[in-house]
Amino acid sequence: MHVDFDYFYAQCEEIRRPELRTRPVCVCVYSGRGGDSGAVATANYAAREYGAKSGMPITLAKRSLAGRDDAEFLRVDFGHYEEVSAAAMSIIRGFADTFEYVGRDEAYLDVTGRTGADFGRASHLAQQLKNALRSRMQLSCSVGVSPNRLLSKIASDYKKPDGLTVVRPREVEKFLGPLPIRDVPGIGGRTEERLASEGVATMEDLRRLDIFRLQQMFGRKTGTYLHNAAKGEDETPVSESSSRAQYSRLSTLSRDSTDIGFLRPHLAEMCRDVHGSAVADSVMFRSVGIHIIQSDLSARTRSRMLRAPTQSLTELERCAEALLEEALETQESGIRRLGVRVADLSEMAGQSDITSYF
DNA sequence: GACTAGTGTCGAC
DNA sequence: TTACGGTCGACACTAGTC
Repeated sequence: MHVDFDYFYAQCEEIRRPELRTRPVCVCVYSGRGGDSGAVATANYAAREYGAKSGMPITLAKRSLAGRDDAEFLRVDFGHYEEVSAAAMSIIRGFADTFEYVGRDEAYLDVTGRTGADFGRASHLAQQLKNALRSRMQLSCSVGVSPNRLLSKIASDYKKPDGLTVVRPREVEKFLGPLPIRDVPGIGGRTEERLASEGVATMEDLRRLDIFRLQQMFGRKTGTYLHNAAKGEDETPVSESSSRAQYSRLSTLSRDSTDIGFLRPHLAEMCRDVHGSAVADSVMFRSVGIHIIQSDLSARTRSRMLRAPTQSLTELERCAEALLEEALETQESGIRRLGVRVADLSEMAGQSDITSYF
C-alpha cells in the first residue's frame, strides 16, 4: 500500500487556516534575492485550476493567478509541516505490518500479513486509514493498494485528491497498459523524450520494447527496471527506512559572482550547517563536494575523498574551499547558487545505534 | 576484470 | 517576454590502479 498526502504543504496551511480552503494557495520557497525570486513548492487545487503548480517560478504563478485577488502566496514553514507529518505518520504506522517512511508526505505499508493477502480486506483497511487521518487530523490523502510497491505508487497517483485505487493481480495489465510512461516513478522529461523517439508513449508500448534495446539505451540497471516496470513487476520489499547517505546545503546567493572573497563566507556558513547536521547524527564523512549552479542554471560539481573519515569542521571547510578555488579557475559565467555536500558516511565509534548491528 | 574515485545527469518530492 | 528552490538518491560513464 502507498499513502500520499494531497498537496501536502498547502493542505497543512488550509488545516491551520480553514478560510484558505476555498481560495488559491501557493506555498513558496523565496530565494532571498528580493521580490518574488523563488519557486512554488506546492499549490492547492484551486490554484492549480489556474495553471499554478510546484516548481514554477513565483512570478509566473502570480501571473497565472492575476485574476484572483484572493490568492495567497505563503512562505514555506517546514517546521510546521514536519510536525503535521510526524503526527500523521504515527497514525499510519498503526495500520502496517511493516512501515516505510519515504518523505514528509508519503509512506509505504506492507499489509500482507494482517489482510491475509486479500485485496478486499486491504481495500477496507485503506479506507479505515483514510478515515482515521481525516477524522483525527483533517488530512486528506490518496492511497494505492496493489501486489507491489511500484504499482501501489502508481495507483496512489491515479486518482487524486482523496483517492483510493486498488489494483488486483489479475487487473495489472489492464490498469497499466493505457497509462502514459511518465506515470512511472523514475521516468521524467528526458527519459520520456528518449522513449518517444522509439515510438513509446504508453506502458503498453514500453512492454513491447525489447529489454536489450532498453539496456542499450539506459544502461543495465535502468533498462532492466523499465522492462520490469512495463510488466508491473517489482520485488523491492517494504522495509523500515535506512539511514541517509549524504548531507547537503544549497543556497541561492544574493547576486551572481565568481569572487572568492564574496563566495567564501557563504561556503563557510554552509559547511558549518552541514557539519552541524552530521554531528547531530553522530556520523563521520569521507567525501566532500561542492555544487555550483551557474547563471544559466546549468550545474557543475567537484568532489574529493579525504584520507580517512572525519568529523572535523576545519577539514571540511579547507577541502570545500580548495574545491571552490579549483572550480573558479575554469569558471566562465557567474555563480548563482552554491552548495556543499558530505557523503561516504560512517557512524562515530561507540555511538552507533544498537539496531545498526543487525 | 574488478574496484575506486570523480563528474555529471536524471528524477522525486 | 522572461522569469526558477532545496535536499536527497540512483546510476552512467570515464579514468586510473592493481
